[in-house]
Amino acid sequence: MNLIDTNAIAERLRTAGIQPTSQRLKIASLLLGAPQHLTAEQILVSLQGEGVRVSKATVYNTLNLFAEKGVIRQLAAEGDSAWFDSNTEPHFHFQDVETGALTDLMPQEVRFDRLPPPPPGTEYAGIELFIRLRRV
Amino acid sequence: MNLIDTNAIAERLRTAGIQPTSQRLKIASLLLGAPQHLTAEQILVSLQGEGVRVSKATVYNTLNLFAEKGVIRQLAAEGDSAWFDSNTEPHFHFQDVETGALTDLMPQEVRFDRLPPPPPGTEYAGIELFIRLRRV
DNA sequence: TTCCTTGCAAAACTTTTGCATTAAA
DNA sequence: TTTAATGCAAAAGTTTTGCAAGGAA
Repeated sequence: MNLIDTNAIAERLRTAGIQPTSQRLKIASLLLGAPQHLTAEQILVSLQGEGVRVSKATVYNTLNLFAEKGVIRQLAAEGDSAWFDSNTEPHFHFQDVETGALTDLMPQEVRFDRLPPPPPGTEYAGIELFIRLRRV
Repeated sequence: MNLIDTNAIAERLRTAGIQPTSQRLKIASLLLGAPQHLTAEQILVSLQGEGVRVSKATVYNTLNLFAEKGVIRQLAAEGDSAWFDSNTEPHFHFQDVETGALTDLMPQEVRFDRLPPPPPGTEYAGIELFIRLRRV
C-alpha cells in the first residue's frame, strides 16, 4: 500500500460520500487492491496481523457502510458468515462446496437464453448466481 | 394434517432412512405439505402456536437431518437466517429484497445459453440462482 | 468547538452441543 | 431392555449496539 494507492482509494471513498479515516483506508486498501472475497473475520485477522489497531465492531460497521454506499457488495453465499466482494460490477461466482471460497466469473462466461419477467409490481434488483463446485 | 398425509409422510421419512418420530412428523408435515420456504424460527413458532411440544434444538437438528438425507434443501439466500426448501428438485428462486421471501421458479423459466466448464479437478455440485426483486 | 469515528464491552441473534429424561424399537 | 430422540440450558459463533474516548473538520 503506497501513497498513490492510498490517495486513489481515499478519493474513491470521498466520491462515495465516505469520510476516509485511518481504519476505513486500511480496510479499503485490503479489499479494493484486487478483486477478492473476504469475510469480516479474515479482514480483522489480516489487519491485526499487520499491527493495525482496529476493532471487530469497526470492521463490521465499515463493511456495512461500504456496502450501503456501493463501494463493495455483500454476498449471501453458503457458509457461516457473510462474504464481501470488492467487485461491484455485475458478475457471478463459482463456490467451492467444501471451503465456501468464491471465484469470480466474468459476465460473458454465463449467458441466459431465457429469464422470467419480473412479476407485476416488481422489478429486477439483481441476479445472484452461484455455481457450486465439488473437488474430484 | 390427516391420517393419510401422516402415513405418507412417515413412509417418505423411512425411505430416506429417517425414523419418523412425533416431532419429526410434525415438522415434515409443515414443510412437505406444499412447496414452501421456511426458516427454523418460523417452523418453531408455527408448531408451538399449534400447541406442539418441541424445542428449538430439535427443530434445528431435524432440519439438518432432513437436509442431509435429501428430504429438503437448505438455501443460502440473503438474510439473517437459513431458509429450508421443501422442493428438492432442481429449480431457482425469486427473492424479495425487502422481506427475503422466496418464490420458486420452474426450471424451464430459466435457460442458460452458455455456462463455464468446471475448472480442472472439479465438477458441478449444483447451481443456485436468485433473481432479486424490488417492489415498485 | 462540533461532529463524526473508534474501541471496547455487552447485547442480540442464530445455530450447535452436552446431558439427563423420555419415547421408540 | 436397549437404542435413539427430545427438551432444556448452556455454549459457540456472527453481527449489532451503547457509550465513553479520541480524531477530523
